[in-house]
Amino acid sequence: MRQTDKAEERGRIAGSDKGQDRIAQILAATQTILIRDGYARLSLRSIAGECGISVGNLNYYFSRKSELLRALIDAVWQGYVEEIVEIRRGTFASPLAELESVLRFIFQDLRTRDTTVFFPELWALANHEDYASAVMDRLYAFERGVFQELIGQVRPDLPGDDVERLALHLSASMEGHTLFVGAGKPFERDGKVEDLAIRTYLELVENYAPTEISLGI
Amino acid sequence: MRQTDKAEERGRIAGSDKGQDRIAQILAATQTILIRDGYARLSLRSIAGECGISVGNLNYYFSRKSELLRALIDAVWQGYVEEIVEIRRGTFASPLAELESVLRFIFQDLRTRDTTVFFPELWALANHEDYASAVMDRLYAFERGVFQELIGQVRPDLPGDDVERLALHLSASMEGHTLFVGAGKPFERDGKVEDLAIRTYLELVENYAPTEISLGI
DNA sequence: TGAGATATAGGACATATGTCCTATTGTATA
DNA sequence: TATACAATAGGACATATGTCCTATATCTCA
Repeated sequence: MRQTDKAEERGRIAGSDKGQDRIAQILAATQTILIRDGYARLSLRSIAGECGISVGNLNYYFSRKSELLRALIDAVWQGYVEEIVEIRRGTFASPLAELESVLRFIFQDLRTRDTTVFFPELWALANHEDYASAVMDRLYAFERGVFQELIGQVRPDLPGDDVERLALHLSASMEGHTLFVGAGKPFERDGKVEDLAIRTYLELVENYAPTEISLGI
Repeated sequence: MRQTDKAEERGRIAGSDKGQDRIAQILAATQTILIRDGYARLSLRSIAGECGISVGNLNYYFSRKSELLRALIDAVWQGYVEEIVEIRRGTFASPLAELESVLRFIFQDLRTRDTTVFFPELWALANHEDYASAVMDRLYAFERGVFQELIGQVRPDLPGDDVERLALHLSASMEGHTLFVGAGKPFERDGKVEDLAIRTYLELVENYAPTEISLGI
């Protein structure tokens, strides 16, 4: 095997179960600190401290901080995709009902404290870190793909361009709510904003008129 | 005068025009670095270098990095508010037309490179910096206030709660598009996403039914 | 049980950073 | 012009950080 030939490319080793657990613990600790204290306070020492291990040991698993970041981003993206795939395993009365379920899941997710705080950090990271940017792109491309598939089923009459645009709008609009209805925000209230948003999305998908109808301007 | 009695509260001094110019230059440089290199690389030395001054001199105007951040955030928030106020100085055929103008301005703004990159940084900052959080709250409260006023004029029949919810939804939904249609994103294309979004918002405001009408679930 | 792989600790080191202090230059006004 | 204030440079300093190295400890399995 000799995974360690090139120290630079070695990354995590994790030969044993113990190592795998450590890696999971390190990633969880990294996420905890990122959410609790922010990127500015995310140091190898703070991560090691959160895990109760030494910096040297942390360095054994992730020889570069950037590797750790990558692994964390990968884990988040994988988890997100898996959850949506899981949702879609259910049976639904109609494509529209399935779309609503997916939308509700995403809304529910972005109201958790983890997502409310973590995703803005990722967006900022993606501004200047190529890897974060690439993964965010992939994540939202996946989300849009799901929307496109379902919108296409609800509206087989629509041209592909319109379906794509609708999917992008839904994705963007949903994501924006992270900043306002997330955990700790004063607008969670009774979930009526969520209802309003999702109702609007579903009606848009059902009634969207493909041609550019003048608004009477 | 003796503004310098308490060094801790002194902050910027800016007695003369020269000082005011310097402060403006420092804030611009800070914003430039934040946008170009990200928060992680925003140091007093990098800012001083961007301005072509010494760290000691920078320290003369802002004795704490946090003060500098505050001043920058204040400047951004003021600029944003002033621009919207300016837009509303125009004359409009109807409240709906005015709403459309404001929405189009915001959309146009979030497609500039500055906003596309800078605002996600601010959102992340607001996660862990109280002052950034407070200013963001104020900024979006102002935006919602404008929306509420205009929506109330378009739809005098709606209860206040519904107007508030609509305004929040519009604000959140618009903001989310920053991540997707902003500068450098592959979705700017022909501005059709913007048209779709704004058309959707306007139709929502016009046709929103206050009571919870079942979707036939 | 013993050898080889895995895991862990502790510290060294160069570098970066925020803050502070002092000395010097520039400027406006009395 | 003299004087007080404003602006600037340069460096000191303690601390924090990423990375690297070496010495042990722990585990696995032949």
